Amino acid sequence: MRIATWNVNSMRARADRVEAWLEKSDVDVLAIQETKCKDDNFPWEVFEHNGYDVAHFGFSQWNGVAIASRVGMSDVERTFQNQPPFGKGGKDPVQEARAIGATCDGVRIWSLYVPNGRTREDEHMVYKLAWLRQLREHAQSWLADDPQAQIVLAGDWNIAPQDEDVWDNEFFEKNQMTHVTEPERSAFREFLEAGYTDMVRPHAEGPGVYTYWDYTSLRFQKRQGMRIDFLLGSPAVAQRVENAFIDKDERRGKGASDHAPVVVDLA
DNA sequence: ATGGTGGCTCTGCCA
Repeated sequence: MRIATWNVNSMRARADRVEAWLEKSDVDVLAIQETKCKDDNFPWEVFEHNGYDVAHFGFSQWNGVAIASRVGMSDVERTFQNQPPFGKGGKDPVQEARAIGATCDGVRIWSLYVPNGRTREDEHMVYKLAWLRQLREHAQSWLADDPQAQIVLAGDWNIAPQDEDVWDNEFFEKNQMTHVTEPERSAFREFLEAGYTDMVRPHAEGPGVYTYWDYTSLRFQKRQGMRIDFLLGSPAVAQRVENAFIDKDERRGKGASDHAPVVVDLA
């Protein structure tokens, strides 16, 4: 069973790219982030033409997550329980379209778009950490309920867990940038401590191994990336991993997303 | 050359 996660940065702008990748990648389940659309203008046919069921969750041009599967899909869930809401500057807080879950061939898969944080002092950073804490508490309880549960937490985590996961950690510190701070890294580590495993790292060791390259400053051309997209597996899934890789070729050329797909093969 | 991109959209905001 091949599972992948991909922040496509607009499903409409990327429809042709995603369709071509579905045709060549042999992926069974694809977790998608940043669809940047609502159901009304989601390109359903991209998936239907290729034999995939797809569930989408999006309200607007912001965020948006989806799961596509050609091995069946049941128990679709939009937002996780008690997912913290966000409302900038006193606006009514709302639960954003950042999490969708589905069971595909016995594996509970979540497509997650973790809040960015924006700056170290921004209220969005407080939101990011609360969001992660709430998700982690649930992820922990799912395993407490059933230690044999097959769970994959896949998505854009907007965290670089180690210094080697960014092209120059000193640059990030000097410029007070997000994704590398101790509270963010600690929030990520708590998922590992709860029993989840980064299923890709053993098959794609750093340094210099990334999943995202900023459009600005032509970071891809300069080989200056970040590893921020992860598939974390519960013990029952992690023991099934046969191979994993980052499809960096997909970041090349005109019309690429700023993220590459990340792929895991399970026995 | 002290900037560089891209995708939405109430051409500003978000990443």
